[in-house]
Amino acid sequence: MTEHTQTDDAGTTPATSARFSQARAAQSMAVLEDYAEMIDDLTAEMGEARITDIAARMGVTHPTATKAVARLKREGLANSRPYRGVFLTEAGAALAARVRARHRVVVDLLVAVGVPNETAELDAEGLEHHVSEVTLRAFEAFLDAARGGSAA
Amino acid sequence: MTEHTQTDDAGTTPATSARFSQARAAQSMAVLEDYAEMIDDLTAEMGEARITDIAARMGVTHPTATKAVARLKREGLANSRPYRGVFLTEAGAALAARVRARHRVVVDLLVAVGVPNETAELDAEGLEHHVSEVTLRAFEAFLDAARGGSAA
DNA sequence: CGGAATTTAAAGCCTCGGCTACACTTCTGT
DNA sequence: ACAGAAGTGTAGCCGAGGCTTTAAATTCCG
Repeated sequence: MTEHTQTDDAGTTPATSARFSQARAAQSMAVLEDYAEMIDDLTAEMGEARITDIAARMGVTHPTATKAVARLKREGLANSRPYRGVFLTEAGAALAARVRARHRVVVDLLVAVGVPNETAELDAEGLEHHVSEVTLRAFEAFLDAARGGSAA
Repeated sequence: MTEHTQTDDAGTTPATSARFSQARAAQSMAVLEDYAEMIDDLTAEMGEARITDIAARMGVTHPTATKAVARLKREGLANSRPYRGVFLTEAGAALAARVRARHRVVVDLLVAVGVPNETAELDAEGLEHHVSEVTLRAFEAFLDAARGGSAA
């Protein structure tokens, strides 16, 4: 059944390793995405995102959150003033919006196929970062069809 | 100390750190799962899993593969003799089997909701590690219903 | 205004998962 | 049988992402 290892030679790079590489890269982006979305949330809710709040919500310590924000800034996704909270750049806000939309779609899809709500929320947190554009659109189409086709 | 953010996580509170912690933990397990499955594949195909082959398939260098195997051994999932191949323990083989089965289900689910086959395979590689037991069973049930309900 | 509390930053340490470089063992071909 | 090739192991480095501790800065309140 498992036909994903068709190359038995020891030199070329089969599609196999490429897949793992891609998964690795996606995982590398995951944390940034989470932080961006979190900052967006906090900004919307409280007017600004403070390191302390970010850390609390992410379940990490302040220094860890600071480091993450530093990376965000390095990537041009956010900027911050000394004691004045963290703000997303245009790019960061766009990323957050994309992440949030994707998250919702993933949760909806999970629920649509019968996953309990809480589980869907929980799993989506890990899943969403690995959902490609193509898959995301497929999810949307499926949800659309399910709602429009048989719904009520 | 400051308990101001985790007052109610039942429904509307946007973020509970537990979710992220879980996602982080799952991610930590992902590599081990991939290696276990890979070793299982290689053992089945070639009689033994050699470091070089593992490395080649995973798309990493041998030292990296060696490190991963060391971790596998530490976790009681594999064992190896100095210049011999790597073998999975009972636990490791069980893990590999579980991972493979889950991969299959995830791919099938993706395809069932309209994701193109190749994309499904690609995305599943990243997704599968974050699919909880509950979600996995929901997937199976959905697939079962879809097959039983509309096909032979 | 001045001190306490809060918040941020900085430094040091850990694990994990990559890498290169180099050493050593095993295998193999002449 | 031995030398070289191939494979394996080890050491050391890096970046990411965690942590704790310590220090500094800011804000707030008496």
